[in-house]
Amino acid sequence: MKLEQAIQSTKFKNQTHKAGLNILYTAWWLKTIMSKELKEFGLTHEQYNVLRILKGKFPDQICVRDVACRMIEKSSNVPRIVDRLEIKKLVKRTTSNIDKRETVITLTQSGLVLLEATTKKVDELFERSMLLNEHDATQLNSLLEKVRSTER
Amino acid sequence: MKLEQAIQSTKFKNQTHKAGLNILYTAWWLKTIMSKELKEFGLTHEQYNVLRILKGKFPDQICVRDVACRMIEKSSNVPRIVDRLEIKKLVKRTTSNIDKRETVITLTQSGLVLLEATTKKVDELFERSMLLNEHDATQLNSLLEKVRSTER
DNA sequence: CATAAATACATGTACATACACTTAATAATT
DNA sequence: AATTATTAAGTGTATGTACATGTATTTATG
Repeated sequence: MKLEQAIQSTKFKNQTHKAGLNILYTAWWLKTIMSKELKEFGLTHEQYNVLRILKGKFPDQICVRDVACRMIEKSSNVPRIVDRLEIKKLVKRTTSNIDKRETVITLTQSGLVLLEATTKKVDELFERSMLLNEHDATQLNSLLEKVRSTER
Repeated sequence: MKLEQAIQSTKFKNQTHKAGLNILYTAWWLKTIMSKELKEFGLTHEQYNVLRILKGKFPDQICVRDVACRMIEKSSNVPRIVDRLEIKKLVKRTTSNIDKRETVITLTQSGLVLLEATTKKVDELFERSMLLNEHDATQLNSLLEKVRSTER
């Protein structure tokens, strides 16, 4: 679906303005199809993101701050997301011995199992939903970096 | 900033997978800088979006359903966003005469004035933040449409 | 060494999303 | 025409964002 059709507007100041809206819309679209898949596993997009980050360090522990700075959405409230993962017994939370201010988090066995099943499905979803060849994808990545070139 | 740096990961399955994360991260970045600007005017991203849609039809009225289907994020809860705009007296809400199920919304005079000042600032922000030339922007738009080509 | 500054996490609040459900009004069907 | 189905908006709930504030712990400084 064309952006014009999706948001029922054709009034863009220029191609750059349109690209801004297009990025926002495409991100919403991506999140939506992912969330639909994740729902089957009782996970939200953000909970999945946290679990993936923990997996990246497994079986090492990782503190809340380090999870936060790896999140895609930097303003995520990690303690609260971890609350929900803890209730579902997918992660374990303990106070660090080295620095008692820190809370360190690890995947539980069931968290690991769930994550692996979920990741498989999500990866398959990506495969069949985003039909980009490697060349186009590389170019897209380079253009997105250019969009953010003013990032401080 | 490179994506790898932003989310402190270099493990992407392929360029397409990276593109997915890149779109999500870039959308978050865009929303963040926009929200910072909008805050000066006491508006959220979504409230601004609704006001823009109303402006597009001004001085005609537009019903909640029509606003909703023009939103970038389709799952937006428009009645609730309109609640907040109404409290701030930026919009007026009345029941339609033609179809009493419908609520029609219009910009108030102060809503119009605020929107015009805000739009000017937001457009300037886009100008100085997204340094893409028209050619790159056009290509980016075409690649994003390609990303969503499986959209039903 | 005692105090101030900084850090890590938790928590509170307003707003938003995602989605289910309710209610009122209109359209469709028998 | 009466009943049923559909539609539009509003409302409830769990979760998340964005941001401010609180609290305990560690680091820095006089």
